[in-house]
Amino acid sequence: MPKVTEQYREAKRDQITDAALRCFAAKGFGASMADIIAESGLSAGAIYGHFAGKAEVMQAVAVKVMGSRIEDMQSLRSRDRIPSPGEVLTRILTGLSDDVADTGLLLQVWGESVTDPSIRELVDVVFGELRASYLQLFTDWAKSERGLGDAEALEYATRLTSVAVGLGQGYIAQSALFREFDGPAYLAMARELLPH
Amino acid sequence: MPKVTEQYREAKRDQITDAALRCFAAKGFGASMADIIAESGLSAGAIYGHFAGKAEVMQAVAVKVMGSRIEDMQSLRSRDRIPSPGEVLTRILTGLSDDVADTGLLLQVWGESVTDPSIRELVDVVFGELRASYLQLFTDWAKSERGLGDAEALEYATRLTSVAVGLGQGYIAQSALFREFDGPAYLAMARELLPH
DNA sequence: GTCTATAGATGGATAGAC
DNA sequence: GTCTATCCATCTATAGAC
Repeated sequence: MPKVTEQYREAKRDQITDAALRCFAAKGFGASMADIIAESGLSAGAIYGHFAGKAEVMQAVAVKVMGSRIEDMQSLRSRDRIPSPGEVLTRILTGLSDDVADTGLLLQVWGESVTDPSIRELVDVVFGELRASYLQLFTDWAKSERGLGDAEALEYATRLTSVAVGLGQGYIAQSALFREFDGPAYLAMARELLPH
Repeated sequence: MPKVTEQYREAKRDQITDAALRCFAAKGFGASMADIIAESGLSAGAIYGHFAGKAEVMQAVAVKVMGSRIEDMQSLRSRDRIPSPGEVLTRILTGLSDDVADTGLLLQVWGESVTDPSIRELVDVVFGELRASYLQLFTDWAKSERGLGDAEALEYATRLTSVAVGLGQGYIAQSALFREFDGPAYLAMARELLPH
């Protein structure tokens, strides 16, 4: 199994998922394999050589769309200063807005996860990561900035996490659903409400 | 156009949309007309006698799912005492939890609205109503409980509305996506953060 | 590995009897 | 209005040449 071939496979899968992502963004997950074939400039045979079927393509796209969020989180964890909850939320959602094209697709992924077990599993993993990251950051902050003990800090951070995640989900929903959504204003108000 | 016939049509459409709702909840909007036909106990001909096609059935289901939220809002507006923002949110989401089966479908409706213009329009209308109701309640509250002037109260309520709507969307997303979601804890923390 | 062509299955919608 | 039977379009996936 030569190394060049491995890289090639990776690149080819990327080319296909990129095309699929554009199709899904435009037509939803109902987009056909023919759409993806046309958009990718490849052929049916080429695609089925790299993916077992449409379901696998959908999952790969969902991984790509939600995976970037995990990277954002990890970069936040490895910082020197301890950010406040408001700062954490701002950082995450600002990073999200940079590849803003994603928000509609994120909503579609959530919706699809309700009935598709493999997508559901993926969403579970991503939100699990997200919650864990929030929890750790908030716990650290509660201890160092509020002087809480370990147990109290964890308890407080737990309660805060679900609401912070919810504020993020609300931001994503509104930036996808409301044409005139004012992201910065939302973030400013959220920071005002969150402890800072 | 006799009155009985009108009622009959209404009842028949209800019977069909109820069956469709169960199908969509189980299989998503990808559920086939055959599924809906089987679930409703009717036949293809009967259904196409009441709906122009699958798109119209989908829209009718979406109206039903999101329409209940509007009723909740209106009942809140016609109260004697002015509720605080935290109370408003609690009331809305508690009412939502009562027909809790909806939350997954709501997520599907949002996702579908990204690519389906007719669903999108419906979502716009419902959230428009929702935002307007929040805005009015919050403005009244800011004036009477915080002593703000008309302009300031409106400005404050506007900023608060988008975040409150976001908290609600987060609640809906999490109750659909997280198996172990603790709704009451979420609401308690949200109320703690919102002005009260 | 990739192409073209097509098989095989499914789904939305309609026709015509009752 | 409702039923059964069916047409026709569309879609996923594969077969076989290169």
